[in-house]
Amino acid sequence: MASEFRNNPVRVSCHECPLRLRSHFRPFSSEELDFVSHFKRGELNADPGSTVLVEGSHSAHLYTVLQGWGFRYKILEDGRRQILNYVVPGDMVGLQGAVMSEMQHSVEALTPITLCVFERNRLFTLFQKHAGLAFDLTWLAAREESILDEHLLSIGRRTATERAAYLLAFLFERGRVAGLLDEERRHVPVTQMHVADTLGLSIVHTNKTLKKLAERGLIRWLDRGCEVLDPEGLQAVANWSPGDPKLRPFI
Amino acid sequence: MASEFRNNPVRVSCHECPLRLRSHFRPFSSEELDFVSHFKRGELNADPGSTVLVEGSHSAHLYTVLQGWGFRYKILEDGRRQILNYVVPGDMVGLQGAVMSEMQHSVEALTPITLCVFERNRLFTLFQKHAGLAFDLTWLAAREESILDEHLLSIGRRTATERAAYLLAFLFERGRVAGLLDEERRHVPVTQMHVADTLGLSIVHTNKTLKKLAERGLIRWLDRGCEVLDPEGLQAVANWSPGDPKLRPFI
DNA sequence: CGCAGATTTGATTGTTGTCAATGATAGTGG
DNA sequence: CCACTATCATTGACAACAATCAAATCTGCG
Repeated sequence: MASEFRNNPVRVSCHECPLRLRSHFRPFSSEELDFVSHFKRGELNADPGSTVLVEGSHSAHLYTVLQGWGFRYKILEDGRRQILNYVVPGDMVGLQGAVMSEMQHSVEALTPITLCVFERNRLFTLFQKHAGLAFDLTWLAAREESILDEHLLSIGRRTATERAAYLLAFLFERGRVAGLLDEERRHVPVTQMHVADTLGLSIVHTNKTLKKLAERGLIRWLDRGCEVLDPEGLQAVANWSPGDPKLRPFI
Repeated sequence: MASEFRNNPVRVSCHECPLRLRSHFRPFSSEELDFVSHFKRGELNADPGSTVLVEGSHSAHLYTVLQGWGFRYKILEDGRRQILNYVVPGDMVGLQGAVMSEMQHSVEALTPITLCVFERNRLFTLFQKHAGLAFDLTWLAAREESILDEHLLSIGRRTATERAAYLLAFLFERGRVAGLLDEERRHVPVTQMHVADTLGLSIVHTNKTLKKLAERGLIRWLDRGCEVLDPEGLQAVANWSPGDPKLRPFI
């Protein structure tokens, strides 16, 4: 459950970042990579279940996910929890805290996760010196907004079955693009409690809803997660389709 | 229902923009105002009920709200509608369409509304020449994200009564800060249909829920809108409070 | 006046939550 | 290796909440 901060002198430079080779990221100039390398402060490793960022905190850092799954959430005083969105490699975390005063949500690791740690107070330099990277930040924020819009539509107006189908299709697609899924074992690492807290349903009703999807051959529920058997089928049930995968930035 | 585009030669320059005088906006430098004046293409006026921006469109423009109320929404194929958020003076609209390929949601006027129209293809110049304004754009996007997070928490995990109280407290606060509310007539210009489509409830159940709030003396329902009698009471019911009003940017 | 949109109300149906209990599995310490 | 525990998944019975159906009122407006 511990999390480890490595201000790692032998860490891989951003120039050799293995993630950057993936085809869906836009290529960076050498100057941009120099800056990002300098901007980077270290890496943070966290185990499943551990909290990476806490609501209300005034973090001096900003993060990019390098490896693994995580999720953002908020809780009410009496413990009711709402999962807001999931994070995968390439996603930025903590921009809210960096731009505004404090974090309005928490972040927890779903699998072992690695984050790049950036210096919050050098963010303005990024805006001054690298308009392209600044634009990328805005791009990422706009995309997060459009995902949240879809989640709102889902929770507000889709039925329980549609919601569940949407969520699993969505997670499958995110995992697929981020390269987190084996081709044979298309395993999305969430428990039914995570699904329930994302969809705004009770755990019992979530279980019954997922069972229906499994009976229709769309998914199979595994130990601590879900194997997606028929992504297109899920999309059809939810009446949702992922946008065409554009080239995306990765800071 | 018509909307009117004025490429108005006699329009007020951004230097004399009456909105900018309001105390919650950060002061702009003269260079910034020069740029924004140049960036601005004209003004758009729309009547209540008219659609300002359509989901799926590929707009060449970007907007800032100058006057009035509006809202963003998405609809499913069978007509189910989800209102995502409301816009008030100072809010930016259409950034998604500008940064990504096309609009993922629509925008409709709630009252007579006036928007500043900006040139989308000059957005990158803004990033290159005015880091401060670029930072402001990111700030606005991050703030929108944090509002959507709270909406998600609300729809997903609050009860119908809490949701309604949250929404009205939220709208009251936004209207108050934006200077849209008279001190005597604290009138939020939404119908119960808007409330229902924001909260993810049916119109009938919304009506019954609002009636309870009215019976508790928290609100009074008027012709086409809601008078907020006790904002703190609503906040207490919802277990929500607005963050301290920071100085915000306005482009 | 007559119309359209908005609000209100009661009756009924259906979905979802809560309660309670049972398995299943993995990890822990003896 | 085996009880012991904790977490996760599953199931049935029942209660609560919210949707749907249907109808009536009310309002502003042409």
